[in-house]
Amino acid sequence: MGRKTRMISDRPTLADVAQEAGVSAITVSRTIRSPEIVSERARRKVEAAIERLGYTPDPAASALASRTTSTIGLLVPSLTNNVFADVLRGVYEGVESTRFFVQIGNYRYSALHEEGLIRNFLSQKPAGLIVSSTDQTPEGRRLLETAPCPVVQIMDLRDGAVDMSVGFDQVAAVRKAAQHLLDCGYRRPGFLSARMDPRAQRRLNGFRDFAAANGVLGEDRIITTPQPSSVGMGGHLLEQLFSQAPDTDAVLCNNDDLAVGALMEAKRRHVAVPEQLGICSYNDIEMSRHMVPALTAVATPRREIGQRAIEMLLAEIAERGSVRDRHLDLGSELMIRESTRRA
Amino acid sequence: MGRKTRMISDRPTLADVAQEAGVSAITVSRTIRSPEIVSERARRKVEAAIERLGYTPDPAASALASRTTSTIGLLVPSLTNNVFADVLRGVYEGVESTRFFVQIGNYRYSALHEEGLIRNFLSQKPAGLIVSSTDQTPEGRRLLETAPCPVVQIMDLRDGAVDMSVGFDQVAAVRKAAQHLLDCGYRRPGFLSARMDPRAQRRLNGFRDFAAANGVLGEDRIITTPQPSSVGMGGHLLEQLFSQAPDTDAVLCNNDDLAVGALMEAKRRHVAVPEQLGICSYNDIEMSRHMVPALTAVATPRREIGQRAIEMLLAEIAERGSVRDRHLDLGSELMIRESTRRA
DNA sequence: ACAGAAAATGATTGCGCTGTCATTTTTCGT
DNA sequence: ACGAAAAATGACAGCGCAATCATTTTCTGT
Repeated sequence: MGRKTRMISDRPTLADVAQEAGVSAITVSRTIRSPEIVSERARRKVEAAIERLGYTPDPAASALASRTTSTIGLLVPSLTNNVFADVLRGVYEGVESTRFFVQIGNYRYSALHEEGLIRNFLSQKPAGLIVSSTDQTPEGRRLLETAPCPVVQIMDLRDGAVDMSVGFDQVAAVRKAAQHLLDCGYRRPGFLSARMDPRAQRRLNGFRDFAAANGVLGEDRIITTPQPSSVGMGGHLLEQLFSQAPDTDAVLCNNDDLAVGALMEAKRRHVAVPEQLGICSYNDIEMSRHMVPALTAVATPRREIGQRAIEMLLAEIAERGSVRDRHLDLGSELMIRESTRRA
Repeated sequence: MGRKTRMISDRPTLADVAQEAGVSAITVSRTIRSPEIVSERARRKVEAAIERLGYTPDPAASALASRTTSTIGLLVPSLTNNVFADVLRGVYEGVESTRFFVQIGNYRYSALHEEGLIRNFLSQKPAGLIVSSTDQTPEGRRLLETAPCPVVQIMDLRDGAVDMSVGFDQVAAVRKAAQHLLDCGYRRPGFLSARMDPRAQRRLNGFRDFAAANGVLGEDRIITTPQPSSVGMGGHLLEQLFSQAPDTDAVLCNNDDLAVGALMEAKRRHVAVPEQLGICSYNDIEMSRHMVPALTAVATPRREIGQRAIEMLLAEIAERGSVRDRHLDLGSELMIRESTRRA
């Protein structure tokens, strides 16, 4: 329905502002998007008109006309997992005070769901995309490869990244933790892991290889479950570990929830930590260092990953191909605390 | 630039599908949006054409033409806070298998930032909006009141909700917890709170009123900080509490992070819980019940809030005015565990 | 003061879709 | 088998903005 007369309730448009300011619509558009190419005089008139009318641009119209948006898509496998909460914080800090805003997609550890989200996000013509793994479906990967916007893959660092990547060597991090247990004199280390997504699986494999190479591998000390990770699950897994391998003297947990749960279960069983059981955690979220005893952990650079990812993305959006180092290894750091410190 | 010949790389449009299927564009549009009003024959042709061309609708064009989107905005004050992670989960479960998708905005406990996000979200013509408080700025509130879409305010339950609301009585919940401490025989209860956003402030006030009414109020046992809540902060606050009121015999923590931190600090100080110090937590996230000793807590219905909020919103989007009970009180439940159970 | 370059501004058109209303086809009762 | 009602389909225009290219204004050096 073509409506010549504008109803009062309608939001003002560019044209309204233009008329109010006595300039053309395109000048208003330019005043908003690149004020530096508009004369001082026009800019002031337009800004005043925008103020008077309470004008807000319509992102849909802008997206349609320009074929792009100010949206940055961020795909994470979980919102409950504190690991990604930290990544998010890093990302948010980086978009702050830019014209971009972040849209989060939660694919709940389902690659298929992730593929759907990639398709959905791309249909919205985002300015850029951050994805939390390198484990896309083949079709998901193809979509990323042919995406018309820059893409950053975070967390892992693996061959054949689609465009850019920021992360650290997860296997090296696990190895570092396992080595530490050996250094502390533990000889029968176990491994606890939940969820068993591809990344968890790779870490487990890293542990297996390391343990085997050092002659301390015991398959009955490796306890996993496909269920989600939680503090309660950490307790259950430790329980299972002790029932099938009572001689276990240390345990490497695939994340902090499990480690805290294991610590509590040890306490309930009156198993002394670190004397009878060493506990080493992975990620090192805030709570771990405040446990009693404080948990030794491999700290992963989650927040920095978020920061660097958004940094690279924004640079690449500003000018395609401008980012030199397209693959950043941020490393990991072993935080030695009481839970493995035995006399 | 009008381009008559379509470049290969371009995404197919409705018109392309229409031509491929031998129908008009509007029929394709209808096949996608309301297949029931299209004939079996046409629908099949269109679906085949969509499949062949790999067509994906352009949401920007759709938004522009129809003046609405399938986006549901969800404003939360924090993504780190597990409380909102649970709410999110409830919401996500509800939009699953609908045509809607959730866009999250994080205003980091800043009402001003929240106002900006409300404005930004509204400019995108969302189908509905969920906001996590009743503490908007006056302008933020005005925006919500005049929003052209349904709005649900969650968590709190207060007079003068803008449109719909789901939550529980936070003050009643605090009172329940405080009453429990008295019932257990604790007579000098303290209160620990961080962040001190308006909601935390109201809970503190609730505690004050209750304690005063029961003759157990001690202002020096109320320890707060404007800094964010964390496990470490729980330890610090307890430390401060003991230094300025050593006779404190119980502590009500404004959330689980603080409670866990307080528990650990008590352990470090060799203060026996629950004998010398009772600890009661607020919210009851998963980890609390697995601590040693397990933490007594007022469980808040976070996930259910998310579920009910999205339920109401979707019903209201489907048909304005169709929701009967526009203000739901989901209550709270005291979970009594070891941290307050003394002989 | 003037030509030429640079800066500022504007007219036009189309992005891809859906609302509206008109037209065609099908269905149904008698 | 016929007309009326209902169902299905289509033509057209416009949503609000930005890309393009043309035009006007301002600035520069001599």
